[in-house]
Amino acid sequence: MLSYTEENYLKALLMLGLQNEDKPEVGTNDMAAYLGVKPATATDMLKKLKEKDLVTYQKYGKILLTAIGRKKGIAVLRKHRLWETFLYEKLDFSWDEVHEVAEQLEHIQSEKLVNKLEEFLDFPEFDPHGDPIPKANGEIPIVHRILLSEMKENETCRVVAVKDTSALFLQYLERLNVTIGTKITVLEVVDFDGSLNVQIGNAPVRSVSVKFAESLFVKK
Amino acid sequence: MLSYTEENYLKALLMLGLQNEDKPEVGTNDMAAYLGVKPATATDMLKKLKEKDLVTYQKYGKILLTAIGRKKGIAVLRKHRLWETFLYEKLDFSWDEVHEVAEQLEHIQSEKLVNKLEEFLDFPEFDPHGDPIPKANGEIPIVHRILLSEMKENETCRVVAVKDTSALFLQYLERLNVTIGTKITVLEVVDFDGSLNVQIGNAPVRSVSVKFAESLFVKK
DNA sequence: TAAATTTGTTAGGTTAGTCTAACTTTAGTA
DNA sequence: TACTAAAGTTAGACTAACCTAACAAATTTA
Repeated sequence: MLSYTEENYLKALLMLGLQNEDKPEVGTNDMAAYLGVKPATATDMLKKLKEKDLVTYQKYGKILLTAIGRKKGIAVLRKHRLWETFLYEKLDFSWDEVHEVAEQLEHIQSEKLVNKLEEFLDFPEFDPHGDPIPKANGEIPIVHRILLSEMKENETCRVVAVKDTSALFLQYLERLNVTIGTKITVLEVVDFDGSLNVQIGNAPVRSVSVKFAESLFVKK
Repeated sequence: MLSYTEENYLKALLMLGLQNEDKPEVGTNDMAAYLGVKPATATDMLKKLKEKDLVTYQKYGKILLTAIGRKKGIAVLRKHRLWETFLYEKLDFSWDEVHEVAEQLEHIQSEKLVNKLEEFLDFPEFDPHGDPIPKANGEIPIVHRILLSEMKENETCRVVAVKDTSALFLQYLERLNVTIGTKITVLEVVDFDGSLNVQIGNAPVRSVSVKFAESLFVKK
């Protein structure tokens, strides 16, 4: 059985690994930063995880999850996203409130609970932020998606997920009436600063920053 | 903010205190036994809780929750019972499965979560075992109830709660088709061993042991 | 390629929560 | 009331997860 903390390290490694899909290797500092601990602490834990065959790594090298480690990490991520969905759909939590509570709920140990929860939610495919929910068998549905910033002029897309899940960004999206599924048309890409003139739904045309465009996942 | 462990100690003190309603004082050993730790460990924690003004006690004396300690304990109990209700009602858990998972869920920190959960469950008054769910303000509905063993011959009652919540007992009840609300008529009290001849619902008359009768709460 | 910077590790220390073994106090009983 | 048993405490030790400060390796850059 893994401790609360060990689970967090595995999830962190999984998440960081998923971010650069080509190479899922992760560095000590990144991991420490992600978890809000000091690098020295991360090193300690790494040794422990290696001992338990959950990661492979050697001194001064990169970290990689083993098959078992990955599976455990995915299980935590699955719970996290299912709970987020529950909070959003059933308990009326807002977009930006779900994460914090799900961080706690993801560590509840009960196979039955997570599977029943999934059933109760009617086997959702995506969490409230548009991220895919891993299946019970550990499969993570692959979602074909690009950043809004990668769109060309005069292309239209739909929002499928948020990359930045900070409350600040999510609240901003809410103000702009952007949710998962919202239609966005890119009318102009401004060379000067990379900002985009876009039409969001039926609202008047407006400009959004590069930072904004790099924080939203869309699908053509 | 209280730790997971501190919360458990407060809940234990509350529960043990509620058991002898006249005197809610608790001893170190009882508390330790309840929590599955050694008395020495309990003593250590007690000092800490006293330091934080959550309990009053002095060396070799009895332990009593302060108003604050009681309030915190009740908050944990409230969460526990609401989660049990959720698992039972929404996720199809059985009587004897809810406790273990609720032991974990009761420590999730989020005011909003517990209140929304309560609303989602439509403000239940009792948990699946028939125990009252504390209100958000800390009030615990007082339930007028007696043990089945206290009934006289030819009296009829309804089951309102179980005293013993062990899986063994709950599964036995299930086999006898006893749930909250089941009608029981005491036909005879056998002097020899205190066993009762009872009619449970419409089933044929049968005998139940003292131990059984002392494990069920009923209401005339 | 050598120096400087970044990245990662080691050593030693802290805190919370647990334990065992030995001891002290209180309560029950002869 | 004195003794014994039960209840409770203390001292000292352990583990997990964290820290800081000092050091070592790897990478970047001049």
